[in-house]
Amino acid sequence: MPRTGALLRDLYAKLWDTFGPQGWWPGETPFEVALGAILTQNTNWQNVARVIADLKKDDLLTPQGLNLLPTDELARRLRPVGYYNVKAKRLRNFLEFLASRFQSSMEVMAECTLADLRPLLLSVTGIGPETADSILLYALHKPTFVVDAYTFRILARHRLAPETCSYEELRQLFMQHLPPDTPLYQEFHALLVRLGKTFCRPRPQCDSCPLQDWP
DNA sequence: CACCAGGCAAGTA
DNA sequence: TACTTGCATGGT
Repeated sequence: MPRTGALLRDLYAKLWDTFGPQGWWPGETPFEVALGAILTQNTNWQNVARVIADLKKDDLLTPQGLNLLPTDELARRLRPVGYYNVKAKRLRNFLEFLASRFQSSMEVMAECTLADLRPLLLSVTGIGPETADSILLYALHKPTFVVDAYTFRILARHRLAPETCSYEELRQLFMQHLPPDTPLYQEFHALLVRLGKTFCRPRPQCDSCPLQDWP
C-alpha cells in the first residue's frame, strides 16, 4: 500500500488547514502530563482537569508529593475522574515504577530510549498501549504514535483501516508511513481528537464534517 | 431518562 | 486468540 503514506499526509494537511495547531498536551510539567494520561483513561478531560487543579492547589503535582499520600487518600482526591479506586492503584503503580527505576524523575526517565521505555511502561499494571504512548510522546517527547478511540473510528469510517484493527496495527500504519517526528505525531494525534470530538462520535453527526467527502 | 468520555485488566471459552 | 465484564463520575 504505497498510497497510504500520501493519504495520511493529505489527511494531516486537511486537518491542519481546518483546525490549525492544537498545542497538545495540556500540562505544565512532564509529570503532570503523565498523570493526566493515567487519569483520562475512558474519561472526559474536564473531570481530569478538575482533579489536577485540586492537586495543584495543594502543591501535590510531583511524584514526591503524591508518594506521601496513602492510596485511600489518593482515591478520595481522584473521585471526580471516576474509577477512582482503580486509578489510585494504577497511579500508585506508576509512582512505584518511577521511584524504583528513575529516582522519581521524569527527566531521568527521558534519558532512556523509546525502544527501552515502551516495554517497561507496558509492564506496569494499569498502563496500556495508549497511556504508554501518550506518556512517551507528550511527556517525554519520544516519537511514538498515540492511537485512541477517535483514531480507530476516523480511520475505519474513511476506510483507511479495517474495522477490526488492533492497536498495534493502527500504530504501525502511522509509523511506517510517516517519519519519526515528535512534533508531527503530537499534532496529528491532537488533530484527530479535535476532529473526533465534534464530528466522529459513536453516533455520528456528520453534517458539516470537514472530511465529509474525503478521500 | 439514555448515552458518552483522549482504557485497562482479569476472567472466560 | 478473541470476546466479556467491572470499574464510576460528570456533562449533554
